[in-house]
Amino acid sequence: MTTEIPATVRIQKETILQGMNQQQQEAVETTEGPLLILAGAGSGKTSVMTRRIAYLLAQCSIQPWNILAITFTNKAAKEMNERVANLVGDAASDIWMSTFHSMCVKILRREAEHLGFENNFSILDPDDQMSAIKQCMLDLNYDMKKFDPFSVLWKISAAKNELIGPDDFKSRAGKSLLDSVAANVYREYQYKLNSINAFDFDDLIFKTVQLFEDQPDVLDAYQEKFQYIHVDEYQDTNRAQYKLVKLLAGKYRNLCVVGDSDQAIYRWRGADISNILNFERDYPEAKVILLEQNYRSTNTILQAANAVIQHNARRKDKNLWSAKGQGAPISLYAALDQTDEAAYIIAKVQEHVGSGGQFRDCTVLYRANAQSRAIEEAFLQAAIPYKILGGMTFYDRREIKDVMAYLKVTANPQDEISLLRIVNVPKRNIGIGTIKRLLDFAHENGINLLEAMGKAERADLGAKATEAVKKFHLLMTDLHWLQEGLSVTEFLQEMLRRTGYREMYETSPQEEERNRLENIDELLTVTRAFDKRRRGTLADFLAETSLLSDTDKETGKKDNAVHMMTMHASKGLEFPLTFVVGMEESIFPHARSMDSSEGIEEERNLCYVAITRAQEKLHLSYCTERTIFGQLQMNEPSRFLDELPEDLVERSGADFAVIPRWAIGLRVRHPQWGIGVIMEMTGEDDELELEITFQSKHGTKKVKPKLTKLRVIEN
DNA sequence: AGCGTGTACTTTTTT
DNA sequence: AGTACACGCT
Repeated sequence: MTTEIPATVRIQKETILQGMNQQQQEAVETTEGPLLILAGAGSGKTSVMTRRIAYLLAQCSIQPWNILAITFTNKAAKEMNERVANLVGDAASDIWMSTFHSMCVKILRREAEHLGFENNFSILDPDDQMSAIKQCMLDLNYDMKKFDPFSVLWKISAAKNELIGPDDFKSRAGKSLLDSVAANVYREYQYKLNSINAFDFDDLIFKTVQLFEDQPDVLDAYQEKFQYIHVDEYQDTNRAQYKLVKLLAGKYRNLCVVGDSDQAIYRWRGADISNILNFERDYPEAKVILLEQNYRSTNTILQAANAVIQHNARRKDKNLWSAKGQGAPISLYAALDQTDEAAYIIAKVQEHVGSGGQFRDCTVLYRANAQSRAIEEAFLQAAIPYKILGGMTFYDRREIKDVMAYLKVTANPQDEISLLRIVNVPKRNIGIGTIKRLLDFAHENGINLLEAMGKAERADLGAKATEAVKKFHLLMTDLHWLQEGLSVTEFLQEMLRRTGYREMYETSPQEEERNRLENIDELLTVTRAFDKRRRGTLADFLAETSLLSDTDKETGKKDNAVHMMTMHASKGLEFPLTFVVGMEESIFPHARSMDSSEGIEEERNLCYVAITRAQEKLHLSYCTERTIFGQLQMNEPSRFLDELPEDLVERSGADFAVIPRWAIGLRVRHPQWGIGVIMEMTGEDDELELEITFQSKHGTKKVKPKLTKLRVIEN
């Protein structure tokens, strides 16, 4: 990589603007002052962003290091960087392009000491956070059966996204008992994070904002650095991110935000749609550009998307259109159950592949990760290659987490959470009793756990325990010194050997255990790639991997497989053949968002996102019967299906227009009470009432078939 | 201390 | 249905 000052980039204006429509060109050429780009799905916003950056460099003589571009995922950042590099070459490497979180890590690494942290700080993943919360609740003597640690963590995270610190939280909360518990845990939790030199995801943003607010000179330096700021997916920014952007852009006010209120799907994570809706109020001099031409989908798909989203009230109106023609109708399949739904997908995928298509053209989208299982099983049976994004991923595997914990402790010896994870893996005869005593000892002496282990002989342990602890401490100290001269890969190899971690699996009698080695080898591939790319420190490697999102984690190789992911994970992506499954009330929209109109509107946004992923063909499906947690459920078809224009849709599958002929002695299935037999019939038509004797505990009940979804059981 | 069995519960979506 | 956790046994 060259370190020379890059030669001024010179590209013809025509080259940059080539092939762009009127609005896109305007967005590229509006370089000064605040700019709001309302970009409908598939309207080429990435292209606008990349060319705008190229334009700044090539036509306005802006230096690359004065440009900041924030994206939603690391993958998007990488892609954008490549596309800018294609236009302007080497200069692209000096532009900061990253997610909010990665950007904050970069800033915090430089400025850590201003906040009383060391720059080798750890980043807690959700698992680590949960352990930390539990430890805090234990320390504070809270009954975790009474106060759910998950809810407590949730509240703390929400507070951080709103820039509410422990003190504010305490004074604001207080209504419910859980709130006051959360307030105390919050304080304790922050204290713990401080003492182990760690940030959680939310802290990365929160603390950066605090840094800028408390240290005007630091803020000023970054304001000077980032004179031209771009923020993608602005509708999904939360209060903390909003504030961060506001601070950074406060001086030069060259802020370009891109977003689409219809694609706001992260309210539950603190995202506030007002950020985009009020942009013109925050920046009165702002220019607004609307991108409505879609380059992705057929008009059938866009008309469906437009029709659905019309039902939302809180939005900026726009209407997507495309030059692609009408295209194929949308297929809507009424499946009997999840197996039938999967069979439908398989049939359509095979049809597609049979006529010359590829598996990789097909993608299945669902509301919740748990829905993937039924489809996965069916794919396995039918020998359809598939790939699941998200859910349980590589980095969630136990062996990977263990190995990462070793790396974390090496990088940051104060990281007690990771230390506790691996202290007895592999077995070192250091049990819970010993750990407890060491923790007390550390606490009494104001030292961290690892230091306490170094002084184990003073901690009043048994002779055997002392020896085991000292031996472990020596191992970890050796590793700590070892890291200096080695690349991440070399260190990892050595670590696996010295700790006996590899050996533990190699010698395991269980095949399943030995298979875990493959995952560890896979991790070595990841470190090799990292070393080759940038030869950073252990802490850099850890930060990079922990900030990856599910879509980021997809391996570069173009697997020819059907992709499966949540609708959330699909944002920003596009697929020729798209299946959206589980279109049922309480699945989608999800039961937990059905009690508020905001909740429903956000679900509808999600529906809009899902529909607009499809390029050529969209298949929707729902199940009339579904088994959840081993319980049979019957859900009405999703309300979003009613919002689709009927002439765009081709229906197939089970026909429920036919009303079953009820009769005494007929066996039926009820959504809650299961299987029963009709004993008695009274009334007629809508007033018809059946007396049904159910199996076991439910006994005999009166049911109106008009109001309940009863199904006849064959044979 | 470690293993095995029994019981309860499922936390939408994620950086 | 599957899993995580708790308790009790060796």
